[in-house]
Amino acid sequence: MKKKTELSIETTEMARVLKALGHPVRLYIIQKLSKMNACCYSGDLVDEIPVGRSTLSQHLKELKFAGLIQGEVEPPYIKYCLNKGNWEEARKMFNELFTENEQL
Amino acid sequence: MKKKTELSIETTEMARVLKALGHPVRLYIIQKLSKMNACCYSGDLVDEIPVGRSTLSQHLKELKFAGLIQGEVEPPYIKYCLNKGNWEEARKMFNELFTENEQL
DNA sequence: ATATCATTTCGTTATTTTGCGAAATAAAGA
DNA sequence: TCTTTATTTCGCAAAATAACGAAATGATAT
Repeated sequence: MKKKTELSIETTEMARVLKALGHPVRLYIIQKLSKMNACCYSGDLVDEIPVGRSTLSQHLKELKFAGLIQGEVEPPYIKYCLNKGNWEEARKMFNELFTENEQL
Repeated sequence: MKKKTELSIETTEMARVLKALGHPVRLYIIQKLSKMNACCYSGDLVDEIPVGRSTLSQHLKELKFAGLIQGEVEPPYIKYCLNKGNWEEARKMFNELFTENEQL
């Protein structure tokens, strides 16, 4: 078959999530939020991660855009937490990726 | 603490794998190999994926570099299969990422 | 030796990503 | 009002990525 199908929305969407996770700084943040089941502040992170404030802010923005985290304004801080719903979605996608089955 | 620790090797390495998966074409290939528990040829893929031969070749190279697949020369073809060992490693890493626990 | 076949490498171009510091914002305190 | 504090946005430069077609490779068949 010489179909040249478009790649499915599901694959494209999952790749987007994987891409968002595919940077050490962003993965570190997600690991922290996931493992500790906690939230954190940009100011905490900047002391732990070897990157400047504005750069960190960019990464947070990307994670937010990918739907993996959400920010709650708590002046003068912003509290970042996992987006639980989307995180659960991601977990399911990953599970499926690692589960063999006959159809595609 | 104003430590600015280096990010761990584990996090950096896992980010590398995620990054390799974070492109629709590469993810499609891995999905196919994983779900069908099969191998495939570049020539098959080029008919299914909307991308040129040389571009596809580049993506295969990246997946190989990331350790996710391996190519077996079968002239005039090259048979690409999942690198089972590393794939299992990845599965474990992902599982851990989605598992809450207190320490970091 | 030459032609064919699947695939890769090369050279190039366009786009995206990463990172930084300076300036902007937004809220609260003096 | 003028600071201070936490964070983001802006503007920029450097590096990485993605994509392509043309040329190269390596193996086989004529």
